Amino acid sequence: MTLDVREHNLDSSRLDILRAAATCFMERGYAAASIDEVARSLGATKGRIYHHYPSKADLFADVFRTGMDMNYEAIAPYRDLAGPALPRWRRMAFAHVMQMITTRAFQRAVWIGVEMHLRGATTPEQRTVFNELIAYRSAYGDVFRETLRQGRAEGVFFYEDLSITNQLMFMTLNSPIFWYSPRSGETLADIEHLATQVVDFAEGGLVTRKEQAA
Amino acid sequence: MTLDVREHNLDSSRLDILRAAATCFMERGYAAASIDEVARSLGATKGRIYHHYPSKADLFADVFRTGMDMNYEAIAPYRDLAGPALPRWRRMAFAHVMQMITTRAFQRAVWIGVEMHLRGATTPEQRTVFNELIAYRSAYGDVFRETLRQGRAEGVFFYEDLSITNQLMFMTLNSPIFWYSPRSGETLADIEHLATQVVDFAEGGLVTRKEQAA
DNA sequence: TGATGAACATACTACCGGGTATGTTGTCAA
DNA sequence: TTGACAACATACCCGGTAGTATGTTCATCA
Repeated sequence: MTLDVREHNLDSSRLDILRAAATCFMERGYAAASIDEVARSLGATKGRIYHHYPSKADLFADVFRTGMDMNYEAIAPYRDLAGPALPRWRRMAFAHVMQMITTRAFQRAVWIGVEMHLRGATTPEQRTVFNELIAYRSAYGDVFRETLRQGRAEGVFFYEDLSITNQLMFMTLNSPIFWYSPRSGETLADIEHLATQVVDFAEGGLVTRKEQAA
Repeated sequence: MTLDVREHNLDSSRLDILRAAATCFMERGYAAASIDEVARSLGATKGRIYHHYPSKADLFADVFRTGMDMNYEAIAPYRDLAGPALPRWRRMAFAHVMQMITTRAFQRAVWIGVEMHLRGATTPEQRTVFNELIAYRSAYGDVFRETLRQGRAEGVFFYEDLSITNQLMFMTLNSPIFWYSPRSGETLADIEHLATQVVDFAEGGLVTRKEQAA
């Protein structure tokens, strides 16, 4: 319950549990996913999971945290690029979408976590851990948010409300976690092509000058 | 279990149940929402709900269906407008977004239902009812889809893959069901202003010509 | 080599929630 | 007036699941 954001000891057994848990949470949702099922998918039993995690909520939190770690890592090469906002945004957005596709299960869990937080579907004990996670994810959103702000200042992005626009942009970039499903014989190029279409759509939403008239 | 899509007898008692159920499903999700809680929020008990619905799944199905009914009704005045695709699309999209905001609980339930179907989180008995509902919602999506196709033929919309674009567009238009929350003192004009920003973003995603080069 | 603890499995408890069976009350028609 | 039925409430059953308590195995180290 007091796992620090930065200190994971990701031995391979824990990693296996995390992957299995992410998949279960993705397929069933938080409430419907059972610890027994996660264990079964590993060919193990509850004992293994409760040996590593004190509760279901803590397991879920670790999946969430790991998913966010992956996202930070994905945009790390681009977030501090100097220069105009648009090319930096494109690189970050593309990396983000690729992450959504390639680590879908974890990203879905992140989504579920955010939803639970927004709905207040957390017990007081979970609140502390959850608030930390939400802040972690919030800071990630702010990286994009700042780029949006810069882009507007440069006159390449057009929008009224920064918060709403950031929401809309993330909705688009995150959307593959819902509708993407891997096809047999799919190459990396295929996935990148997909991601490009997603980024293009989002970019269009940002760069288009809107008329003032109703 | 064999409620026809078109034949509702929406007496007021059932309507109250539907509204309460929609709210609970929105706040907790399908699995975590309990019949007891729905009843409690009505100042009643399970007996009332099971008198009207044979199962939780059937109750949920009716919420889903009612939500979709509202959507069809919302775009009805515009869907058969003659003329260019863009203005028709804007009217439909705006009406759709307004629906997402004003009937949020029902629309959230629809989303949950679609998600459950995509994940295959349905028992064989539910399948029949669910397939019908998904088809109902699919036909609704096709109304927009057809407009997107026409818009591309007219040279005002630019995109590669119709299915993906339709997904991205709906993701944007539906997004208020996640991040919108009513503010005190909010007027209809405020909500319409919000909806306009959402539609603008989506329109930008559709009308922007994308470069061929990688 | 014996002891210790990590890494699990097994067995069990407590509780919650879907569903059912049955009781109760008001209404309306004959 | 009564009886029949709709519209619930009450009481109960039962399967599933989070969490716990305890047993077991294996490696490591003094």
